[in-house]
Amino acid sequence: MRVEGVRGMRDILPDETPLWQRLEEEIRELFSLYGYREIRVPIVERAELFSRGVGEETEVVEKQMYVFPDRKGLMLALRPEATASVVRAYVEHGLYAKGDLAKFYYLGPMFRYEKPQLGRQRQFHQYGVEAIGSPDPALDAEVMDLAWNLMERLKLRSEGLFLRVNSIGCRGDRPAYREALRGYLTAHEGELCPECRRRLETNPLRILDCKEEGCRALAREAPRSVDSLCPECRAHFDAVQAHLRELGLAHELDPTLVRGLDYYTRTVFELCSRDLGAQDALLGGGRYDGLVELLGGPPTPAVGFAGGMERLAIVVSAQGGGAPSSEPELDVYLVPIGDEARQEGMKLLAALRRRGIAADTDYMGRSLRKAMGVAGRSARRAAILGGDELSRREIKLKDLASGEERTIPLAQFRTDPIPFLR
RNA sequence: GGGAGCGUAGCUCAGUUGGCAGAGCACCGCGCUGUGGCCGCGGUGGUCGCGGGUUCAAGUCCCGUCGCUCCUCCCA
Repeated sequence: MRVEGVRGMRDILPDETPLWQRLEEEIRELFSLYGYREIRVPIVERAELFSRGVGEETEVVEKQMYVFPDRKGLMLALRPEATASVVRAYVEHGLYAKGDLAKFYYLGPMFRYEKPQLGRQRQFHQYGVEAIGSPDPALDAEVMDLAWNLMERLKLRSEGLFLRVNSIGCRGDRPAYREALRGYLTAHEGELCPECRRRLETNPLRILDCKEEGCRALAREAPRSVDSLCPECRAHFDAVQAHLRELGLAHELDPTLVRGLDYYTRTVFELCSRDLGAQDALLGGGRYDGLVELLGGPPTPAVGFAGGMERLAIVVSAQGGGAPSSEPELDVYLVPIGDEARQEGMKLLAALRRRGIAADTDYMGRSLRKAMGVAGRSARRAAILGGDELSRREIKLKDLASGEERTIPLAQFRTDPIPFLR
């Protein structure tokens, strides 16, 4: 009976993991350079963390979240994103008590029940940062600089990338904007889909990114959030843009940019690639000045972003950055001839590995000829150990690139192999 | 959520009007019994995604289903 994998859950096979490891390394290194420290939060949380934090009315919570009861009936969820968890941890451990800006980064799997396609799986992986504790517009700009810097570090062509920025205002601006929007949309209520007619009461902002054609047409003509910012939010947004210009970060203002998660306030942004298909967002983020308080902490402003690993991997390999290296990964491939040599060889292998030498041998009963073939593909050197060598307590080392061979004392190779491998 | 295309060997793919299941690569063997890459010859490998139906006969036609891909949408 053959059991298949679950739809939307992909295996990342060894041919692909070197690319992932490289991306993860670059991400960790760069985030450290900006003062972020890694936080690891659980994959499973109480479902209410997301319905409250991310928003009951969001598509992510409403339609895409994996929710299930545990054995005692507690409603749990596989995390669809990490910001709510990081903020939960921040509040739960009283990290605000340090009175300092807290900078976290994370890396890990997220889960959303969606229709899978290129760059969109049901289990996917995100990297992201959260800077919690400061309202400074310079911090918004720093976070965007970090995002852009990551792309530079991965040598992505800047022509293929673009940064979209918008401000959706603060909670104080929301009522005025919501009413402006509701007023406009109510006047055109007949053109809305049934779902959106309901949203008109509960959350008219969501109508802006409804997928129904009629709603989209209305959304294009609707009042814009940037036009109803309070003086403070206006000033904040102006300052963010000034900092972006100062940093030389090319960006475009997009008044229709609305993030899909309810916790965002003020600055929102997306870094997109022209090399992806319909899913062109490489990463997205913004401010969430109300979330800490919403989840039971003191009023605390914050900003961050999250990016998709799968999409990053697609774009990097599309630009040749993921070329699978055909470089041999082993230092030595042992080719023993005969049972006695094989026994001796196993001791040698164990010793080499304890000296930090990457070494392997054949376990498939291959002929000498075949074993040499495997050696040629996988290692820089073959170590041939047969009766002749064994009787003289020697071993033959063959450089598989040049074909050059030399015979050396076995004991010496075992205790100090490195000089022979240069 | 809506729409389209595609599922044949480990991989990439042929398969005509319904008539014996194919190629290249990979793998194994031999040429070459202690030396890889090149070459030649031979071989292993298939629930034709799965389940029904039509038919003397289905990889091929029909229905369903699962999966992948793309568009739309959503977002990372």
